Amino acid sequence: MLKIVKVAVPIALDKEFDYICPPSLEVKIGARVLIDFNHKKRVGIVIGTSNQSKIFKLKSIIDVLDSEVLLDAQHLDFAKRLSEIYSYSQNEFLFMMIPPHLKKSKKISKQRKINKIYADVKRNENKNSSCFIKADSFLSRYQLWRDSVKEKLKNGSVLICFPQLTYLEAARKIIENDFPNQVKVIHSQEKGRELTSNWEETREKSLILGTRVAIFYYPSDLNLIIVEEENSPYYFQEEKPYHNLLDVAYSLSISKAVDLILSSDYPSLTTYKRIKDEKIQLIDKGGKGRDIKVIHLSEFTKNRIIGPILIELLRETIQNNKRAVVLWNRKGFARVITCSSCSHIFKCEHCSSFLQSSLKSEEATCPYCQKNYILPKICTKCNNGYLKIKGYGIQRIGSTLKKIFPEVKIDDFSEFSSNTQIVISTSKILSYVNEVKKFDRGFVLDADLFLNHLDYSTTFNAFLYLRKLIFLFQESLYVFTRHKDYYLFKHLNENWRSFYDAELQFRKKSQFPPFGLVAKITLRGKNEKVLLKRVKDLYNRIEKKHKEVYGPFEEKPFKIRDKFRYSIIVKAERTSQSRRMIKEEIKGFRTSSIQIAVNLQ
DNA sequence: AGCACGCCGACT
DNA sequence: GTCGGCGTGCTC
Repeated sequence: MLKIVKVAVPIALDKEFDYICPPSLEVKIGARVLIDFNHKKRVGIVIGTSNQSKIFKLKSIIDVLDSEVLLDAQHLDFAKRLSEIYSYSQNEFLFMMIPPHLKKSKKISKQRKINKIYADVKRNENKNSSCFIKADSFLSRYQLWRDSVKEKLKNGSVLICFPQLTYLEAARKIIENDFPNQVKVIHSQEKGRELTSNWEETREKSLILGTRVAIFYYPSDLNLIIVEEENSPYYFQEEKPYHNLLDVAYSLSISKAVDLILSSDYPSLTTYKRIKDEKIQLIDKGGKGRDIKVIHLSEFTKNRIIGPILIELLRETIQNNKRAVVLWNRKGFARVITCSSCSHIFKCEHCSSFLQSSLKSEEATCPYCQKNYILPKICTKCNNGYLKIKGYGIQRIGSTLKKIFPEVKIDDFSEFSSNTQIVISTSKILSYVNEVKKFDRGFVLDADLFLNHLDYSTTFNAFLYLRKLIFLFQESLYVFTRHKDYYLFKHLNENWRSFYDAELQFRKKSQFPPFGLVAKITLRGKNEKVLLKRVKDLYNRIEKKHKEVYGPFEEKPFKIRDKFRYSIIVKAERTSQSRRMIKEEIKGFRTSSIQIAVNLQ
């Protein structure tokens, strides 16, 4: 009797391919095989066996690459489950679970007995428990979950996720004190071979610290998942395959019946809803937090970023020998370079973006493709006007403040020192919380940039941003706004749950996540006309069956590296049918000149 | 996804 | 003429 194996190949197809396994070879489900696929040698993963096939002309496997399995049956099942949540195939998720290095036909150095552990895991029919630990600092949260780590490590592995590598490294020093020689790290900036050897070392009884990617590399004996700073925007992958670590971790904890600890200063909105639905237990050890001072800008000062109130507050801060941070979330010097005579705006050749000047005014850069340009002295369009700049980046804020306070030491965040009196920074300052000595006062100049009604999540993000910022300052945080009555500012200094309840109410009323499902489908291509026709076709196709479709919209920026981008947005019920519908509609819509991506939220 | 094949419009 | 960009179909 013939032995047939079903092989997953790393392509965006929900389909497996049958191959003959010659009697001389022995292969297990979850091991890699070398196959001839479409006249090319490729690495596949065996996901099933059979003794018959519907296909007549079957090829044989060239070689078996692993004598023990890399992924167990639960891994295969979880990849399948993810393919139902997101618009990507089981195959694509399976190949995210093994280090990229193993997609090449390298045989694995050490063989591990994952099968034996798997037998134990399968027996585990316990219900898992999930909790959210709310406390102000990493250290206080760590003390609350440290004992769980110790306990769960006795008979399995523990995975702790961090939003960024800098955060992970800072936490590692603390954790290593309590768990000497036990900590292993997995992150995406590691090179191929290193990642593979770390991956191999974390297959059993490991304490794994990882960034976003590590969730896919979980071992078979995983016993506890911890997501540190669970509300961080870094947990959302902004490119294909779009996913959110929080969703993945939550699904994994259920699928594998392991405990989940979410840990942060404030919960994400999805987590808060689960707390209210009693799916997640809330452990609230957070302090009230100091009040944020909201300063209303009058009509008179409206168009000035650096107005009299700010100047007066800064003057007072310096006089009292205190240190301040001025926060403005735009990089570079100026935002726009324009001609004084014909108002021509200088744009990148390959992107539909304005060029940004650095401090050296004869040079400019495209913020998207990083191409450098040497600017002419006189406008090349009208041969008449000279060039001038508009808009503020942090460098220009800094240079303006230096003119007002010539005797004060003012620096960019990238180069400040201990005697800097005023630091100008973007929100990036939050990534370095653990390294920064605290400042006295903070001034947020651009809070209104967050209050964009087109994007349903900006208000919530602004809340998290401001509440996080206050931990950096000994004394006070000032926020300048033109919309003091906006609900964000009304709830900013009350009990945190009052803002969360208001936000949930808004999301429920408009059926935004975490209530409804929002899908953004983006098409990319070099030919603008063909692309537009294509995106309109897709719009009509979905619109026929489904009423809530919006677009097509030009993405901002419209063109990057010579490729144009259009999006359509579908709002639907938060059900698996909706997810399936979207997946079905875009199926086969890809062509060789137009790429398609789906972002489900 | 990547690749071969075949169509069609631009242009030395 | 023919070169290259783009749609179509296929992969066990």
